[in-house]
Parts: sequence; structure tokens; C-alpha cells
Amino acid sequence: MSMHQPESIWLAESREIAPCISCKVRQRSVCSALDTGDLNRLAAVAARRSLSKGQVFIDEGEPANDFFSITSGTVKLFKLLPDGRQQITGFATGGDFLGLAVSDGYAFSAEAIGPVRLCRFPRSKLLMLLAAFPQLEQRLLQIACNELVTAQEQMLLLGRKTARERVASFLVTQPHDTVSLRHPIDRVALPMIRADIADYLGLTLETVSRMFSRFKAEKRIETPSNDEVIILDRLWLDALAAGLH
Amino acid sequence: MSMHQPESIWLAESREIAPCISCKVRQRSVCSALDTGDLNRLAAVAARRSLSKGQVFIDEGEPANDFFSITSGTVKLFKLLPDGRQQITGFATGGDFLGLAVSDGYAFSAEAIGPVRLCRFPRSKLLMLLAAFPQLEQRLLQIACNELVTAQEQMLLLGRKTARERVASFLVTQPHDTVSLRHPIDRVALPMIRADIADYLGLTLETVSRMFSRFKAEKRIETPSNDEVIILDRLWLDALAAGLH
DNA sequence: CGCACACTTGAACCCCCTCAACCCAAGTGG
DNA sequence: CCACTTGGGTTGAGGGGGTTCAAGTGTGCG
Repeated sequence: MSMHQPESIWLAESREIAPCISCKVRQRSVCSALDTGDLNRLAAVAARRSLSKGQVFIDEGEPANDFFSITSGTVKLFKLLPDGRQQITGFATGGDFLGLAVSDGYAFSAEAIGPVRLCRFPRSKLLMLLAAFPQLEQRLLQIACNELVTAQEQMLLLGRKTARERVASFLVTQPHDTVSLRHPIDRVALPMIRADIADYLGLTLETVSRMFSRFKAEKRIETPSNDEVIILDRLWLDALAAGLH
Repeated sequence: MSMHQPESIWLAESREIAPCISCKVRQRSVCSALDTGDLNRLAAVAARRSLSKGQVFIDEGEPANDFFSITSGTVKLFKLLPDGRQQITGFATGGDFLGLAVSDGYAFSAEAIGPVRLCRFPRSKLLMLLAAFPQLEQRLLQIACNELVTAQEQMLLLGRKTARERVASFLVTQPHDTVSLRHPIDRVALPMIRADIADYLGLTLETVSRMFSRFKAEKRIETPSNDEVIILDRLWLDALAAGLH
């Protein structure tokens, strides 16, 4: 199933002491549940790892032996049908936690879509910490609830929205930074390729491309490069995404 | 938004002491996390309630003041677009727990599709119990994980499966009881109407009806009545649901 | 009986998919 | 330096799966 041998990709792990102190995504991640002191207990069971584009590090169906916390980069989470049809259930970036699963095995596969850094936690060791730090379990429940809410929103998108509405929804929900306050520019980075956007939205890459072109022609967006979008009319896109118009 | 006044539907609640002892769905519900002794603490904050067909008891967006545990009957969980398009995100039956949500408010609405009995737990009181009984929190995390897994499976269905595959998936995942061991009959009850099945599968009711008719013509199923299906060829339906054929 | 509701079936349409050609930028290597 | 390749993206033409619209069946019930 996997394009990589199950063991080999974890060989080059590092275990520097207490790297969490300087971790940029600490506030957003699971780790925010612990204070600096207790964090060392968590760091002690974590193994840091770098992945490069295309590496699959979670295989759907495999025993869920590990949890993961992404520290940088973006990974796609996906499910496959036997004939190759793919559904991306989400993208995970810095601060996101992976591996919440029933004991049967991982419910999805995960692949780095670019350079990725992450922390790996052996399941057994994390479960022990969970017993010791109830606030950690609270945090996981919080995370699971948030994921449930976005999953339900995605079901609405996949089941009932048009292609146009799906692409608009995708654009307005992507994280964005507004540079310059005097002349605000609403910029969105797209680390994933069109095919991934399509597999996320239940469309084909051609349809995604066509919708991008239409939005450009209508002056709703601009695309300085393939992996970058300037949103010119967020209000209008928001309304379209919500099913109005 | 709601077709019912927010307060009125909770007027006729009962608070009999310790009804949990005889609760038929106790093993399957949240309550399985507590032993008979501790159960009284839970029962003390629960209010029992009966609902009839069509009653909406959770409104998307409203503050999530309560949790619910269904004891009998079936409810549909759904999200709406402004123009009336509906996506059913799931059906909840006896033993299911509702109300896991971020603080913003409920992420979906809930409506009884027939007579329903349920327990209502005020959010604040349940949160207090959560602190006292960590195994209750573990159980909620377990429940949330299971829901996440089914949500991801549903995204695959909505995003990538054909109408035929969707209806097959629906049929084989519905709870069924096999009566008679000598001549096993694989019977599925469908408490919901075709329109609800359609809104669950991201299709129209006509398409659902056509697929039912095709399966009947192909001798894969029989429909003794509108709300009852006999599965004649489960293996074949399983394969179709998995994306083979 | 007659009405409402659920379901079925047919015919026409359309949104999105499929297939194909083409563009463009970034390597790569002789 | 240019020829060639590769990966990602765009655009067009045609077809099809599912929707839309519409008519009709069956059934429970006041």
C-alpha cells in the first residue's frame, strides 16, 4: 500500500532535549495544555522528524501506533478507493494534531505535500501521559470537537454546494494574512496543487481551474503565481460560499 | 429559524429517580462509563423527554446549553443553506450522544423523524461531572473519535462515490438484524423517508428511488414496505459500496 | 370519499466530467 | 547556449450521470 517501507522513514529522527521551549506552534498545538514544566515529560516521549514532498507517513488501515504533531509544512489527509479515486479529508499544518483514531487503525493516510517537520509520539507512551495529565485529555477532546465541526461543514460542501460555491468556500476558509493596513491586501497561500484542491472539494482539477479563471475574469481574485491568491472581493466570495446569490 | 419556541418544548419533562437502572441503551451510551453507583450522579442532572415526529430540538448556531442522549427513536442531524438545501450529517438512534460542539454554538440542527425519547443534560452540570469522573471524559473522546471516523468515511462517499455506490454504502451500513438462522433473512429498517436518505447521500430523492428500483430489478434487495429492506446479496452490495465493480 | 404524503417512473436538460491539446516555468544535460 | 523533459496549469469540445420537472401510483386517515 505505502510507497515507503513501514520502518525506514523513521530512522533519521532526532531527540534533542526540550526543543519545545522554542517551538513556534506550541500555543496552537496539543502542547498548549501543558505548562513549561510538564512539557518536558511530553518532550521526553517525542521524536522530531523531517519529511520531504511526497512522503507518506500514515497509511490508512495500519495499526495506529503513533500520534503526530505538525510543527511546520503542510500534509494532506486522504482516503482512497481501490480504483484510485481520492478524497482529501483535510490539510494539516503547523500546530495540528494527527492520529485520533479508533483502535482498529488509522482512518486515513497522510502525505507531506512539501517539506514537513513533525513530532511523533508513540501511542502507548502518550496514553500514559494522558492518565497523568487530565488537561491533556481535555485538549484532545477540544481538538476532536473542532475537527468534527469542520468535518460537518465539509459534508455540507460536498453534498450540497455547487462547484462555484465549493471553490469560493475553499478560498475564504484558507488561512490568510492581510499585509499593509493602508492598502489592505488579502493574500492566501496555496501550498497544495490544483489536483489536491479538487480531491478536497470533490471536483476535478479542470473544474477547479475553470472556477479560478472565472473568479479572475470577474475581478474577485488575482493569482500572481500558482500557489498564491489575492482575494479582491472577500465579502462577495463569503456570500457565494454561504450559498447566497 | 426554529419551527418551535425555544423554551416550550422542554416543559413536559420528567425527573423520576434513577430511571437509568432499567435503561435499555445504557451499555451503548455515554453512561457505560459509569458504574451503577456513580450513575445516580448523572441521573440527578438528567431530564427525560419525549418528542414527536418533526420536532426540532437542536438549532444550528444556538448556544450549546445542553447535551443529549437518545434512548429510543431516530433523529436526523442536519445543516441548511439559506435557500433550503439540506445536508444530513448523520442519524442518531438509541445510545447516541449529541451536543459535542465548540462553545460558539451547535454545529447542526436535530429533528425527531418519529417518536423519540431522550435525556437532556444541562451543559454546565455535565461539565462539572466531567471534572469529577475522568472516565466520562475518556468516553466522550472515544465517542468523538468514532464520529470523526464515520464523518471521514462520509466525506469519501459524498466527494467521490457514484449514486449507485452511495445507496449501496447506505444500505450496508444501516443496522440490520438477521432473523432465522436456517434461512437467514438480512433485514434493514429505514425509519427515514427517501428525501432524508437523499439529503444524507447528497442526492435527490428521485435518484435514490431509481437506485432502489435498480437493485430490486437486479435481485440485490427486496422492499416489503417503504421503510423496510431485505438485503438479498450483501456481499455484492458491500463490494459496490467499497468502489469495486 | 377525498386529501395528504410518500414513492415511482419518464423525459428533457445541464452541470460537471472526460479527453485532448496546449502553455509555461524549471530543471537537466550535452 | 539550446534541446528536451517533466510537472503543473489552462482551455476547449463533447458526452453522461444526476437533476429537474412532471405525471402517476399507492396508501393511510380524517
